[in-house]
Amino acid sequence: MSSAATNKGARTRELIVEAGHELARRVGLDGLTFGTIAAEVKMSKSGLFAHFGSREGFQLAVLEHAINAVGDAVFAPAFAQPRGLPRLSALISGWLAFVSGLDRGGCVVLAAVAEFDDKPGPIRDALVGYQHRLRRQMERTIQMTIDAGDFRADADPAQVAFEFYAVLLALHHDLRLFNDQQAVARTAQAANHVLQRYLAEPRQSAAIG
Amino acid sequence: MSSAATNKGARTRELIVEAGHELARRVGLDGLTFGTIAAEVKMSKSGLFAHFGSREGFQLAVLEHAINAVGDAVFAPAFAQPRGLPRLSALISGWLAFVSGLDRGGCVVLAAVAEFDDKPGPIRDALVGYQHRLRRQMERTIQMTIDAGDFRADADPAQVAFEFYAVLLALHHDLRLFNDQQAVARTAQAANHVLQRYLAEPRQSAAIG
DNA sequence: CCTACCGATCGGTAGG
DNA sequence: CCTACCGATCGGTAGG
Repeated sequence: MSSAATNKGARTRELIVEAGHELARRVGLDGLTFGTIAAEVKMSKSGLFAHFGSREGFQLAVLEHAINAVGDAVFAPAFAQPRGLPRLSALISGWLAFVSGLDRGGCVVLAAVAEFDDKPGPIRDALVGYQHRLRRQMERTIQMTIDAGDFRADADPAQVAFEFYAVLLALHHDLRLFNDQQAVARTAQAANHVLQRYLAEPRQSAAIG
Repeated sequence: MSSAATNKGARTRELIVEAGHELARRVGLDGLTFGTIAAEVKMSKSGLFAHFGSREGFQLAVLEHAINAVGDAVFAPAFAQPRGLPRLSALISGWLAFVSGLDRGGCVVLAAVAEFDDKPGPIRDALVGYQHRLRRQMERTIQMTIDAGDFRADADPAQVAFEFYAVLLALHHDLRLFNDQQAVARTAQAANHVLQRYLAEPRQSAAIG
């Protein structure tokens, strides 16, 4: 019975976090207030305090949820691919598809970076930690592509990761601001340009699309 | 005397806008409130309403000021260079230096894009308009580089502009979030990679640094 | 450009 | 999880 109560509480909490994630996609992590969320999930504000302790605690929970969404949609499928070029191009393709498929708002994590890059505190710390891990994971994937002989031996994984990340960032920018679907094709082409530059044996067919 | 009064009012207005720009660099355009600005410039809130009519009017004035700052620091010097590769590399170099030199906060325009990309209204409209003009100006500069014979004839100006813009976006991201000065060198290298790809006659020396 | 105010909403707490 | 609050701050207005 204690377990049932715990499960119910956990389920309610998850519903609140999901509603917060949806709202944050439109108003940003810093635009979340207990007032709006309370109306959304038909609870009192103080009920939310009972779950999260503070607004910042709620924002951290929503951020973690947003981070997991990217992991589930992009990184998990890519890491099911064999090491080397297959995994790397799956990662970039999957990420491109994820950003392209966002509707009713953008990526909460990317938006939060812009919101919190000048606001010291736990949320900024969480973002810095996550983005560092993400970049390191890209770099490891790229190193494996070098080790597999698919990429040139003199490629710098940090440089390559930066160049891929840049392209994805620009895709999100153009898609959100211009609502321009051409950005998807441009991103695929730009990503293939990066790929071509580092391939040990340049090939004709595009690997990312 | 009417002119003196107008000048004084205009000067005061400019001081308020500059204070707003400085504050927006740290809290974002949407983080501006009349309360904080009033304390900063030692005026009453209602004094600010007299100048700008509404908070949104104030935000638009600050945004225009931030846009002009980029124009003065980056575009004006670049357009003093001769058409073709000199102008294009001056544009990218100057932009890179501008973003690298931002302290006490980031670029208000870039931050505002993330804040307002999902908030319809005059501020978003102003941002979309500006970013469209900026991209078109890049595209014209690239087209001139093609016409001058410096870039390959089959280069697509919109694609090239997208790839350069992506790199600058990633520089801002890494500098603000990681405070990692290595990002400057990585950006220069990434920009040179883009350049190399489109040069009619690839050369050894880097044009952007 | 000011004082003096408005209703609404903010994050958070007391006590249950 | 609730009702009933708190002080602070929000954007904005009246009237000068």
